[in-house]
Parts: sequence; C-alpha cells; structure tokens
Amino acid sequence: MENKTYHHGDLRNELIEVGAKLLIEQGLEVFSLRKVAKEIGVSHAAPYRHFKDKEDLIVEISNKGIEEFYNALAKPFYEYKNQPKLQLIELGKAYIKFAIDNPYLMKILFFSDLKKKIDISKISDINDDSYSLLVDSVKNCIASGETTVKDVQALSLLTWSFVHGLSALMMEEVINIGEISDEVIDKMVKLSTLGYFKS
Amino acid sequence: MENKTYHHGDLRNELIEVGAKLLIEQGLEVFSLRKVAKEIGVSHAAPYRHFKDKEDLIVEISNKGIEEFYNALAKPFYEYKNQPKLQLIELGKAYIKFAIDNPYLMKILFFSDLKKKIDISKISDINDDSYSLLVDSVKNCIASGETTVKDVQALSLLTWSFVHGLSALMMEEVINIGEISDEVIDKMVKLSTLGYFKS
DNA sequence: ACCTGAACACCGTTCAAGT
DNA sequence: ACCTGAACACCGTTCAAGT
Repeated sequence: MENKTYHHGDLRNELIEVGAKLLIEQGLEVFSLRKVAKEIGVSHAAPYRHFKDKEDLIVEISNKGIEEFYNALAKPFYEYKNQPKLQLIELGKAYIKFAIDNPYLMKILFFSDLKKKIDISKISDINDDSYSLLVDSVKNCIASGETTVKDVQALSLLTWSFVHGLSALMMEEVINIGEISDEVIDKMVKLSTLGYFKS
Repeated sequence: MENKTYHHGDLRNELIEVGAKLLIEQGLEVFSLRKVAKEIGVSHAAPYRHFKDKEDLIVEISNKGIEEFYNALAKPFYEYKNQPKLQLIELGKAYIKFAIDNPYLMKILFFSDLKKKIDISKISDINDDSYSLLVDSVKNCIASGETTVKDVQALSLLTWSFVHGLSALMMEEVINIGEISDEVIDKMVKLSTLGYFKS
C-alpha cells in the first residue's frame, strides 16, 4: 500500500520468510505463490525471478524446517548423552512434541506428495543427521547392555515408526489432541521401549 | 439410490466410480472435478447436481475406501480368531500391506487436511469398526495371559502407532519400499509385539 | 538486473437457460 | 428433473516490455 518502491536484493529472503509464515500457519493446501507476492506487495510474477516454481520455494522453506526439527532433537540428545535409556525416551518425546507444535510443517516434511519431487540430495544431509541421532542413541542403549534386542537397524526403525505413527495419529486428530497430555506422551514413549529393556 | 436415465443413466455413481479411479491412481493433489466430468463426457457443472462440492465427492469415495480397509483387516481377524498373538501380528501385517498397495487411498483416509472437514459421523461407524478389531485382538491377547502389559488402551494405541508409522515411512519413501519385503514386514511386526509377550 | 502487466491454461463454484 | 454454457474469482506459469 505505502510501498511502491522498487524492491531490491532482499525479495528472495522475504519470499522465504513470508512464505514460511503462510505455509506454517495455513497449510500446504491453501498456499499460493500469488498470495505470498501480494502480502509482500510485489507482482505475482516477481517470485519467478528467484525461484524456478512454487515447489522450489517450498523446498527452500522445508530446508529451514528440517533444521528446526534437527535442533529440537539435538537438544535432548546432548542433554541426556550419558543416560542412554533416558536419552532415547526424551528423543521420542521431543519428536512427538515437535509434531504437535508444528503440524503443518511436519506434514510438508513427511506427509506431502511434494517430497518426492524435492531434490533429496539437498536435504538428505540434515535429514540423515536427524536419523543418526536416533541410531546413535539406540547404539548407546545396546552398547550399555540395557536392551534385550541387539539389532540396531531394527530397533531404530521400530522406535522411529512408533513416534512417527503416534505423531501422525495425533496430528490427524484421529486421537483427540486434547487428551494427549505430557504425561500420556511420557507414558506411551516409555511403554514403547519397555519391552526391549531389562528392568 | 434410484436413478432415472436421462443422459448417462447413472451420473452420480459414475462420478464416484471414475472419481475413485482418478483419485486412487493419481492422488489428491492433482484430482479435479473438471477432469472427472470430462472423462465421463459431461459438462463441468454437472457434478454439482449430485454433490455439494468437490469434497463431498471425495467423502463418498473415502467411504468406499474405508470399507475396503475394514475388509482387509477383517480377513486375518477372523482367520486367526483362535490364536490371539498370531491374530494381532497378522492384523498389523495386513494394515501395512494395505497401505503399501493403496498409498493414495491411505493418504486420503489418514494423511490429508480434508479429513477435518469430512463429516466424521458418516464414517465413524466403520472407522470405529476397524479400530475395534485391533482392540478386540489386544483384549484377546491380554485375556489369554500372553502379555506382560495389561493396559488395553495403551497397548492398542502402541500397536496402532507402530504400524501406522511404519506404513507412513514406507509410503513417503523415507524408507525404500524396494527393501521392504514380506519378510521384513513380518520381522518388524513381530518385533513390535515381542517385548510385551511372554516367550 | 529486477520487476510489471498482459496473457494463457487450468481450477471450483454459481446460475440463468435449455432439454 | 437433469444438464449446459457463460461467468466469476482464483490459481501457476510465461514473456515481452518497462525501470
């Protein structure tokens, strides 16, 4: 409105920032490039100077989201470094809490068809990093002799599937989020590992 | 639903049938009412005689999908009625296999934002039925004294989360489906219950 | 070099009008 | 009663033209 100025230089970053806001607040289904351009006060064709297409912008936004996700997992990972079992449990809780707090972001990262078209090489590093936190934690548990199962890969996938599935069920409101207190999450995550740990 | 033949005889059902085909083959993201109409050879406004809007058609298609899903679970449920532990394992395997075989349908049922707008009351009966198969199976396991955990709800949610999460990871190709043989599925599902069963 | 405006091909949805 | 065609408001994307 007041802004009829020539936008220099920073449009690319502003597209990412405003785009992320809209995407995370409103979800993928109603996300449009034209809305982002309008919100910034630029013509609807302007984004094409900086991004090949709509998906290219979404990939860029996703990259930032993956970093946030990694950070959310890294915190408990380092905090409970010396208590393998607790570390694995806290990792699971952090995963689920991140999903609850960032449902639209989580959907873009894990539940959208877009992902197939995303250039995996771009995001695989940090993605692998997130996964490696889990694998490391499982290794620690096995190494410290706390588990009954010794298969790192199988136990990692098992844990991942569980937190991923519980996150999905909660996000989709198949399970009423209102009922999902911190205590319930704590209980479920502990129960999910219980079978494989010596008591 | 009785139908007078004017143009095609039964446009309503043809919309559901052709719509389901397109939806399940190509996915939600590229699904359009206009394409369905064109494929049938009817004007793009014609569907609005039979459905309030696009989502209304999708809900109808979803209902059919939920029935198929229920049937896929009911088969092992009744087949292994007298072997509680095996019943639960086969139920999990059937869940995962259905997801792999019907990824787009599964996404519509469980992973789309649409679901929130879907009139849950319409689908909750059969949905509850599917869930009750799982709960029944867990109850059987507990009743026959095979498990170390006695909390029906917690154990049901645990099992559901695991198969749901593994399905999601496979569908999203976070895990390479090529590597997911029947043996791997069998192994994972068994491992997921192993901790809670006396050996 | 960066941005605009018109243009094109697609959408969902509504509605007066045709059969 | 069922369907059509025009119309409207939105999309993504391209491109010649403006600054």
